[in-house]
Amino acid sequence: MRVSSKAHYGLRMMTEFAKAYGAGPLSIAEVARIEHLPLAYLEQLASQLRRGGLVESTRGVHGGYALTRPADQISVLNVVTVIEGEVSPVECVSHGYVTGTCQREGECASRGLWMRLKQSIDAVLSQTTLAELVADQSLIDSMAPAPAEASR
Amino acid sequence: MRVSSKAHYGLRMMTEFAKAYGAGPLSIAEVARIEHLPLAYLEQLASQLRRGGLVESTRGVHGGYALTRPADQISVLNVVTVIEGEVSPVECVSHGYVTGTCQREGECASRGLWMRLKQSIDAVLSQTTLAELVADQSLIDSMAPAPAEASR
DNA sequence: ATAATTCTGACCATGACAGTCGGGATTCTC
DNA sequence: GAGAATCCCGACTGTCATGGTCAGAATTAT
Repeated sequence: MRVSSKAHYGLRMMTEFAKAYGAGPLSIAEVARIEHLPLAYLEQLASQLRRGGLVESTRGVHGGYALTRPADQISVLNVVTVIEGEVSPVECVSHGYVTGTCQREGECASRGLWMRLKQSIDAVLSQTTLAELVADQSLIDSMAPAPAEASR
Repeated sequence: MRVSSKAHYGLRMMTEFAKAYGAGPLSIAEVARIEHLPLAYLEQLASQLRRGGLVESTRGVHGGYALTRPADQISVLNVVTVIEGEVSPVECVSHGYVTGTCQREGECASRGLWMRLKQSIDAVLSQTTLAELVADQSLIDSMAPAPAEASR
């Protein structure tokens, strides 16, 4: 029951795009520098995010990526779904599940449990938007500008 | 974000033990027959469940496994944890996490999110007990004893 | 032209997952 | 005591996802 670091990286990248929203595209080279993540890997993730419709790209010298819509309209669930696929604890509760694929379907007592679990996860992830993550970050930054002298 | 079928198998095995609770040990051969799961694989899982303290074993001819406590005192979270380890979307919110391991800790805005997610998952899984799963199953069975002639 | 960028596909190493196998230890039954 | 049923354990294996790297092509600003 864990989120891949792939998705985690993707989310970090998206928060950088969110911070830069409105100020032109942000290159993944910048993201890699700020977040200390491998550039070549981010390239792949950025492509996925673009194909998923969350960002749009500009090529060439001052190119980069930018969110396709404001940060408060992109949830963490959106990001995770694009990168990891649908959140689903077991196959039989996922969206594209074909009824009858699992022959134990009729007598399966745990399916209700898994559906509750999925709903619960979806709820948490869809309630949080990139805008909130950015806001939280700013708050943290303003509270502790210099970690070594916290009580200043 | 998914539960391994390993954990799923483990849970199915545990519900069988729950059904047999109080009537002597149940062999994994029986479990394999009832649930249509590979016997050799179940052996491994059963060992893990025993080491995790959820079941106790009896060797020899009429041996098998039995829950160490009543089914209403074993949650799904107990089972999943024993088999998959602690439920934790990212390392930095797990129980044994050593403060400072993640150098981005201070400035990490998403940690709060992951903690909420973990709590949400834990809540769902710990609220459901094996006893409830068994009860749900009985309900299902009583409603549809013969699928081909449902209205009898 | 050249430098900065995105875009794409191929490649790779590692580990988890799902499962098998062989054989040993224990205990009941006859 | 022999045999059968059962748990116990470690080793092995094939497949797949993860977490990357790399080389080069396409595009665009300067």
